[in-house]
Amino acid sequence: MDNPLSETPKGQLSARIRRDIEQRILLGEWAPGFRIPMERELMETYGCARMTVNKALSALAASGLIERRRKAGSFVSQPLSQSAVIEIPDVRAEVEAIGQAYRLEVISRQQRRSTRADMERLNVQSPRQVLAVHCRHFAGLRVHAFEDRLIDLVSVPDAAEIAFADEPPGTWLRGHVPWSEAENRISALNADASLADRLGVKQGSACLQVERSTWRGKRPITAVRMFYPGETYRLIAHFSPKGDVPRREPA
Amino acid sequence: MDNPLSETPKGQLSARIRRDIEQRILLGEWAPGFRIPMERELMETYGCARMTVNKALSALAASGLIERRRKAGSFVSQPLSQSAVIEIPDVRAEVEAIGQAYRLEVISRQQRRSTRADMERLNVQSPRQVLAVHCRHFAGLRVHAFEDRLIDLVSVPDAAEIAFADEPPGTWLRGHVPWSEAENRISALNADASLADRLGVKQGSACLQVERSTWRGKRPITAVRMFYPGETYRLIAHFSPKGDVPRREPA
DNA sequence: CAGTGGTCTAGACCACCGG
DNA sequence: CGGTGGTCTAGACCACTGG
Repeated sequence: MDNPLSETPKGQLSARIRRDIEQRILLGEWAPGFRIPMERELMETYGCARMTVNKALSALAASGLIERRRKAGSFVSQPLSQSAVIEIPDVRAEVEAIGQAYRLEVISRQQRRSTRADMERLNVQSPRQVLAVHCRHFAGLRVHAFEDRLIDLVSVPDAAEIAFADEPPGTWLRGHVPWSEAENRISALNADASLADRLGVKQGSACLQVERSTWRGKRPITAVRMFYPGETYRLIAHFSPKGDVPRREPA
Repeated sequence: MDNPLSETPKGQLSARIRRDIEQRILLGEWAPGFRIPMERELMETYGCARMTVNKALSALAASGLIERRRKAGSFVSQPLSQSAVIEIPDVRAEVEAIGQAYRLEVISRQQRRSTRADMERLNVQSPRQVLAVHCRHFAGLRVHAFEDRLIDLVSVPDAAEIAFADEPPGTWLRGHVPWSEAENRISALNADASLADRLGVKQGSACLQVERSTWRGKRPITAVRMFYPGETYRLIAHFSPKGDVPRREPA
């Protein structure tokens, strides 16, 4: 059968088309940069009207998974895209936005079989190879953040080859791995001796901790703990109800 | 002219219809609970096809501003709705979700002409009447959060009559005032003597501070500072790229 | 300049659910 | 049961832009 949709239709046609294409992208069949068949082809593939295909593709474009250009066609996004700039800030951009020179210092980088603690952080049951990276992000001479990251090498095998000498792990991941879900957990804590030393602050001073887990479908990609000196750092999120993108009024 | 859209069309028709309806709601012409004209009426009002109206209304429903029910019609949402439960948590629900008894204690409540500091917090230029509320949220016997809130009585005149004896200000506002934009600023700080006393923690212990400003259009509604004991509180946000609502896979 | 997406139309059928 | 929204169709014209 030509039609790649499941034989027992459930739900809206446009939603099923969307899921079908989404799966091809998330499972890697259609890699970043791949040119998606155009609407007039897909409408034959799925045997439906062009508006129906358009609805599916428009939704995918709105969610950032694909990018569309007239005349050129529709392309699978490079994972970086503009996705969720608010929720997952780029550390380097963050530092440079405040006019400071960015510098990355990798403290340690270790590939290992996951410990019990690692598996808990990644929320997985089975042992696997993981990459643990500790690094510091500098804004000028000041420490902007300390990062404690764990990468699932099953989901991201390419990471094993990356030294992260120049590009921060978070930036590299955003540029190479598409993600579908993430979770931030934010808390405050008093810096212990070790953390105080790493951040260059006094022991006991308040720090902001952002723990973030990222998944592609059900597979974990990475779990990271970012520590910021609390006095200076502010996590800012601008938003509208139900995830609306704030719209600018035409002048 | 019957057509309520601006005479010089700019942008997509469906988007202009959406903005037109959105304005009626945000400016209060169509109050919460109001039944919006049905699609077949609106399509005559705006002189366009039903699909075009449907696109506008679907977008409004997706953003939570209206609710739609077959046979019944489309209604302006009660502001509470499900809007942005992640970004603007309800304190009482938060406490009860962890199985604790919720209690609200209003420390002070003062209506006054805005001070210079008030105007800065609300980000307005002109003086106005404001309501300043300090209160504590208890989870059982423990202080869950200390709240320092400022309400713009120009935008929310009804608030002047509310004692907040039982319902927290944030909950009341969510249930009575529609908002279109908000911003969270998150940081960590060491509790000074005053804050430590209010939160029932040791002086110097790390606390999480969430500053939030809320607007309806360009008018400020409220500015609030919430302080949480950092060791226990965690602000959790689950999200997908570009504001997608996380979808559940059909089993 | 022609291929592609963006949008709209006029109509249709259906599912749902309130009266 | 019938009114309402939900969705899809088959087609059209247009705007943009890449080749």
